[in-house]
Amino acid sequence: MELNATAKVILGLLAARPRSGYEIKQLVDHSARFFWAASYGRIYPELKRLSAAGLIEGSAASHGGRQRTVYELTPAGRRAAKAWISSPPEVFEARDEGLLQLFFAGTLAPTRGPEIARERAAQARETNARLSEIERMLGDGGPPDGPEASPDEGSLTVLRFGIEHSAWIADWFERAAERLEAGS
Amino acid sequence: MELNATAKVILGLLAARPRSGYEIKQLVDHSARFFWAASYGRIYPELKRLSAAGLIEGSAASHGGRQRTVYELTPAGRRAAKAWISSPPEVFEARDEGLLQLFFAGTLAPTRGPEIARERAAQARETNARLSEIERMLGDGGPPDGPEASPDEGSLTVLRFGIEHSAWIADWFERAAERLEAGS
DNA sequence: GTCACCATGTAAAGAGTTACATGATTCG
DNA sequence: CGAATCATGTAACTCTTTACATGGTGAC
Repeated sequence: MELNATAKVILGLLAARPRSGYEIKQLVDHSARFFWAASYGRIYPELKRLSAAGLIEGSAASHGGRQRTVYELTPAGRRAAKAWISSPPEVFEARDEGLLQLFFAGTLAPTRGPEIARERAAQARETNARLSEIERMLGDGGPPDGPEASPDEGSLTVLRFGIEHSAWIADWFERAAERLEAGS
Repeated sequence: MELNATAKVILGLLAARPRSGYEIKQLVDHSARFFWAASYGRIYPELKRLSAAGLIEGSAASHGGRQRTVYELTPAGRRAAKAWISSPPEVFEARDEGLLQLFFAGTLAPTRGPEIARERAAQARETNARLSEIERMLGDGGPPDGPEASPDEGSLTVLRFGIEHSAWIADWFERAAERLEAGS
């Protein structure tokens, strides 16, 4: 079975422990958003598809009258997840409107260059603050709550990458803004 | 008129001078690929749509029996392009399968971590080499050919960003691979 | 009681890629 | 003459977002 983008993130998240579709969405939004995204419109249909394919299995976990289905990996699902993680990465896409604007600024609006660079720097500082906050929370008193346990080495590496990367980006664009202003 | 992703890159490229759909595709592939992509399946329909909306205008520029349509911005198109470039950037998307694998490596295949990091480092070195080559060509004897003229400040800034960024990425992941190996 | 959040899902529309189809030109 | 490249375009398909629809729970 061919795994699509959404399937990969679902299998990966379920490898740690069973989760609901809603929870998957929250996790992606709060932790992987800076390098991966997923929407409800894909998560729920994909959960059904993976379930039909026998890679995951859902069980009712309603809380009172509030319906809830928690999915977990089947043995086949775990095998598929391991196979995926061991395969060479294929997808790498970036769409950065700020860079595109900067790319064209010269011919269309030369004075806009420094502004775009400053906006990108500010954006990177925000990302940095958000990720640093997550790291801080992990540091003092361990993970905030629940059976999440302490994050593994891989997640920590990615988190640190996000932090150092955003700091570098903020720095670079701040300097670029100065250079562009001096040049004009 | 709402500009979609493909429309933005088309208007931006046509701002410098008139071009054909084929040429737009080549330019994106060779210069903006690391932060923006476009396919024929979107470029040609979008050229028609922009033409129908009066933002660009095509004229036959066949060379012998080989058909060719060259598009250029109309005044309305130039206004739309300027308006876009002056607006705050909205789109920022990244889909990085390698990072996703690294994120999950801890729970699924701990020994895979250093490998992924090394693959990412190698990938970044390749990007760096490709972009450095472009910079080198611009340096000696000016731009290689044609009426492209020397690149403006914006394009140069983006090119330098690509070069320094890929160097930083290569470095970071090389060190991450070492850390991950030492830790296990 | 109302607001924020938990929770699931579908429909519609658009974005985007890939593969295919077609044909001309240029260079070796 | 054959291969690479120039050049345009469509069809099928998948991916993805957005908006909508529905209803429960918990805190203030």
